[in-house]
Amino acid sequence: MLQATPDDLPALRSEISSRYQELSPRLKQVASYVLDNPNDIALETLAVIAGRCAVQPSTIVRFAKAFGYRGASEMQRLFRNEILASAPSPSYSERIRQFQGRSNAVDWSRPYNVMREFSEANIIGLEHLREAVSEAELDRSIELMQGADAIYLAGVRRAFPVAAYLAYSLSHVEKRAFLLDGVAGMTAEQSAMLGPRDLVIAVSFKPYAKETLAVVETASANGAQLMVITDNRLGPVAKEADLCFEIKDAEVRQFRSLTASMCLAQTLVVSYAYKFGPDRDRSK
Amino acid sequence: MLQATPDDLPALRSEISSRYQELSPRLKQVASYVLDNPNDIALETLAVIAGRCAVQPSTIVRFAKAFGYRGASEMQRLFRNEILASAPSPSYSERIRQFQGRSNAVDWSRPYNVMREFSEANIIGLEHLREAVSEAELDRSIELMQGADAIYLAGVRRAFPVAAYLAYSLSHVEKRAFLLDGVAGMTAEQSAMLGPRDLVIAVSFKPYAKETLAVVETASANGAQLMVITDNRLGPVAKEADLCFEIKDAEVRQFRSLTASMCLAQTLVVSYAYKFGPDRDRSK
DNA sequence: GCCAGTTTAGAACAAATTTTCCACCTATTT
DNA sequence: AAATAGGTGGAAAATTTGTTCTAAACTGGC
Repeated sequence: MLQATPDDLPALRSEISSRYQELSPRLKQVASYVLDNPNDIALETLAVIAGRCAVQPSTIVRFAKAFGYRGASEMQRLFRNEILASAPSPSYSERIRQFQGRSNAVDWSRPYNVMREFSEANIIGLEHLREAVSEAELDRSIELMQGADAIYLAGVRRAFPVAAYLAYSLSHVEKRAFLLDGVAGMTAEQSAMLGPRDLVIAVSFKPYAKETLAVVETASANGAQLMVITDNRLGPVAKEADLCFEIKDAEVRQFRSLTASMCLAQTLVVSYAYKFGPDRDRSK
Repeated sequence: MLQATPDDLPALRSEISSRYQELSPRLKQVASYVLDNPNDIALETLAVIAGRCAVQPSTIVRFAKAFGYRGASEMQRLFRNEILASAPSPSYSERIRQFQGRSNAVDWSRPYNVMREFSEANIIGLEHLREAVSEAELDRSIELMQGADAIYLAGVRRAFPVAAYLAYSLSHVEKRAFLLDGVAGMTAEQSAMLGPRDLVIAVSFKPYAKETLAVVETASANGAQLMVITDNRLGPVAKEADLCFEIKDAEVRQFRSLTASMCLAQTLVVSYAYKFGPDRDRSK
């Protein structure tokens, strides 16, 4: 046994993950329970844990030994220490004093706080999405998609993930979809072939990229249908659009997010798939 | 004994406080230790607790009995339950299941309903994200990013938008970032040049794409640092990872979303930018 | 300074939990 | 098809842990 036995919980977790494949079926069972329910391991007795993952107590011991411990108890100590370390157990008097309102000055040097802020902002953004997008617009968008021979996706920089997601998932519901990705500088050639039976979905946010703008103009000149996902109805890309979704994505201190746009994209694909897709419960 | 024996921790706390004065010296000693170190009571053995407050084990038992319990173990159960209740978060799967129950009654032929469902599911997913990602993992991820000469992003199919977003936005905070995009089938050549001073961030969800798996294996073989964003710690890509984020993205009727992963990506970039980026002069 | 009532320390005991062991099963190999 | 190796379930053994008990110490009143 070359590997030193893990002596803290993160180490054990990664050790379990990396050796998971080579474990026996019962040990795999224990492994995933251990990773998912650390608190149970810390607090409950072996018999209880064993019951919860439908295994004999001896199997837990075997599991612990497989990772180099002398017994299950020694492994449990790791989980207990983790709890002791994570909750600094403030004294009772302190705990009472803790009823102070949470300060709104968040310390951004702690990544965890950044994540809390973003998830919060994104939640608000998603709630807003429901009000900002009308049922009529959505219905129309599905019609447009359905009526098109093929759908071309345009979006660069920040908007690129949305366009890429649309291209990928539309293909997966068996809609002909092509990402105008600009590889080898072919965008002009690709968009020159757009016709009235094609739909272009352009995704563009401020500052509006000239590449996307060029596609929009070509599409419009050629009489192709044009759907736009943007952050401002009055922006340059929205002007020629047959249908325009105005999405105000979450923004925290100048960092704009994409969750609302992605959610809309998902909605478009799934709604299309449900109405016109090949079969209604297959997508990856 | 008129007073009913407290059956939750807050009740016990106030009971201890109010009867503190009438307790014997040794029991006072125990009382204050119990109030100040709830975690110890929950996790440690009676002998250890006794040692910590310089008392005999039997005294702890007498203390428990003084408050109406049948023994010290019964009192410990209160403290253990408190821990289980405060840090559960196994409820995600249950919430999702509840949500799906509601969701099945919805008429999916109306796109507007689809959007409502997705935004709702994504909100639940974002709430879960906060519980599922630990501060230590985030801190470590920023370290890894900071320590790398360059960051390479791997992710195809559904995971591609996340990888693309990371590549784009990392470049914008002036971190050398390259998307292993497989254009012209160069992925093998590109990843062969990875070295120990490089960081690979691989994004991969079930069913794990072999392209990403190949990058992961090459990176691992070459000694490059490896950070993984995936949906299962026990999946194939997580095995070799130096750091693994396990993200359970929202899923509605088999359509999986990306919002939580995107939110994490955003967090990584912004946290990095705040700590090490080009303009660190933001207030707060 | 001595006595009744309480409280306490420590050991003895009892219960519980963990660990070991062995027979049986399953899959793989020859 | 038989043999072997590894994995598994279950029960017995060993250990740890919780509880009880008793003698001793302490307290306050006389």
